[in-house]
Amino acid sequence: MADIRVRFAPSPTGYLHVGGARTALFNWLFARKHGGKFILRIEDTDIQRSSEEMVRGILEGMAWLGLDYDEGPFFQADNAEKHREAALELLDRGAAYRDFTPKEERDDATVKERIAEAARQTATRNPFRDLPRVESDARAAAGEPFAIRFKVPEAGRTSFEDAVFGLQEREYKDIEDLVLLRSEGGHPLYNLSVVVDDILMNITHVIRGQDHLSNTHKQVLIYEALGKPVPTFAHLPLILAPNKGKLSKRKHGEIVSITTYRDAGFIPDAFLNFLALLGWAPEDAEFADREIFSRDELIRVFSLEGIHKSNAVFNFTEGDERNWTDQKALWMNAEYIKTWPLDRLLPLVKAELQQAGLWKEEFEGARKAWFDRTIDLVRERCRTLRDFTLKGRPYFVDDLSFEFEEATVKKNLQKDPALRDLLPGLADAFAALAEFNHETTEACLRAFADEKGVKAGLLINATRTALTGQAAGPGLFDVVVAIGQPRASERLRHAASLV
RNA sequence: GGCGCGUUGGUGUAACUGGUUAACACGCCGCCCUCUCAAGGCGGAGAGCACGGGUUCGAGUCCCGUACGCGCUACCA
Repeated sequence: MADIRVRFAPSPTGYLHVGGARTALFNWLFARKHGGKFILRIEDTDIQRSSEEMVRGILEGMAWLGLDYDEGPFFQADNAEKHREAALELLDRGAAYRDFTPKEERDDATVKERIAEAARQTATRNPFRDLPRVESDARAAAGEPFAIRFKVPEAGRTSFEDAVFGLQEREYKDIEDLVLLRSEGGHPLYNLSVVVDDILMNITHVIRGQDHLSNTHKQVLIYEALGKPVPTFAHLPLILAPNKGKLSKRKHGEIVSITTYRDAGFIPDAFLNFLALLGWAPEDAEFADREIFSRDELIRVFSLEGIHKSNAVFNFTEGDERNWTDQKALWMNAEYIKTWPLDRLLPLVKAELQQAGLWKEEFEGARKAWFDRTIDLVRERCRTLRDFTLKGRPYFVDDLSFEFEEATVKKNLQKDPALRDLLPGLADAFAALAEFNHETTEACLRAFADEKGVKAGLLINATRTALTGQAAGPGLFDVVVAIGQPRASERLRHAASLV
C-alpha cells in the first residue's frame, strides 16, 4: 500500500484518556508499519466545550507515549471556511437544502430523552426539503436565518466495507437529513467537518472508535455527494469500565487519564504494550503466546485484521490502593522494569530520582558502577518507577532521611531488647572488616550471632530494618553491600536507639 | 421507540477454511526456594464457549430466534 495517510482526531473536551490513546496508537502503528503519514488534528469545532488546556493535555499524553506525528497539529476550527464552502457547494448541487425552521435549543443533559420522545411520534419529513429553489433563495436573501441540511436520497441504501466490522449497510430511510451548517453564523458541524478535512488531508484510512460506526453512513453520503473517493474505514471496539459501562472521565476520573500513568511511574513502552493488547492480538501464530512486545515488534506485527469486534474491559477495582489500575498493566510495567536493558531503564530512573531530589551527579560519575548495581538490585521489586524513590530512598540518601515503618520497627527492632547491645556490636564488627562484600559481611554476621548465642535471623531482620527502615527487600547481604560500610555501621548504631 | 454492532473462565486474548480432555497471559490458591518481601520454578481451582432451536457423522466455529450489553439516532464531537 502506497501513500498511506491516517489521522488521530481527538476533540479537546477532555484529557487524553485510555480509549483515545489506543486509537492514536493504532493509527500510529498502522502508519509506521506501512511507511505512511500520521497526522494529528484537533477537532475543536465545539467551542463551548473545547479548551486550550485540554489540547495541551492531549499533546502531553502523546508526547509521553512517544506517538510522534508527521503533520499537525491542525485545528479543525481553522478550516471552518472550507467546510462552509463545501456545504454551499452541496446546496448548489441540490444535495442539500436550507431549513428555515427556527432553531430549537437542546441541552446536553436531556438529549437522549428527547430523542426517544421524538421517535415515538411519527417522523415527518422536513417541510423545507422540497422548497423550490427560488423561494429558498428569496427567503435567504431577505435575511431569514436557516440551517443547511443534507438531503438524504429517498430510496436505496449506503454501504461500505469496514476493515474491522465488515460490510455495513443502511437504508436511506433510516438516516435523517443531518444538519451541515448551523443557522447561527453558519457554523459547520462534525459530520461535515470530518469529511471535508479528511478529504483535504488526503486521508486514506480512517481508524477511530466504534461510536462512529453508525454515523459513517452519513459521511459516506457526503463523500459521494462531493464526488470524492471514500477512504477505508476501520472502527475500533470500545474500552469499557469494569461494570461494562462506558469509561468516562467524569465517573472514573484520574484512572482513565494518560498523564496519571506517567505520574504514577509507568514506562511509556509498557503502557503502550498493554494498550495494544486491548482489543487487538497479533494474527501471526508465532506470536500467539506472547504478551510482551517492544515498540518495533508492535509495528512489525500490527494489522487491522487482528482487531477485535467486541468491546474490551479496562479492569480495575476502585478503592484498592495497591491495585489501583488494571493489574495486567501493573504486571507489565513491573516486567519492563525487571527485564529492560539497564541502560534503557537508567534515564527513566534518573528522571525519577531528580524529581524526588535524590539525584547526585556522581551516580553517573565516580559512583556509576555502584549506582548501576544498586538499581539492578532494587528493580526486581519495583512495579513502577516511583518505587525507585519510595522503596529505594534509603540507598540514595547519606543521612537518615528515610522512613522507618512503625510496625516494622516494632517487629524487627523492638521485639528483643537484647538488640540494644547487639546492634552496636555488629556495627563495630562490620566497621572492622578489611573487605566489605557479600561473603565477608555474611560470615561476619553469622559469626557474631554464634558468638552472642542468638539466631542469625534475628540480626538479619533487625539489620534490614536498621539499614532501610523496611521489613522487605533484597537479600540482606546485598543490601548491606549496597548501603556500604560507613553507612551500615552508622545506621546500625542509630537503630540501637530505636530499640 | 428505530437502526446498527457485539457476546469464549473474574479480566485481556487464542483456537487453520466445523474434527482429540477449549490454549496462553494477568489475577487467585498451594508447594519449592528463603533472612524478609518480591521475582523465579512447579502444581491447582476457574469457561464447555450468553440462552434456545436448527444444519451436520461431528459446531465455540454455519443458520434462525431470544436475552443481555454497547453505540448511533443533537443546529455535540
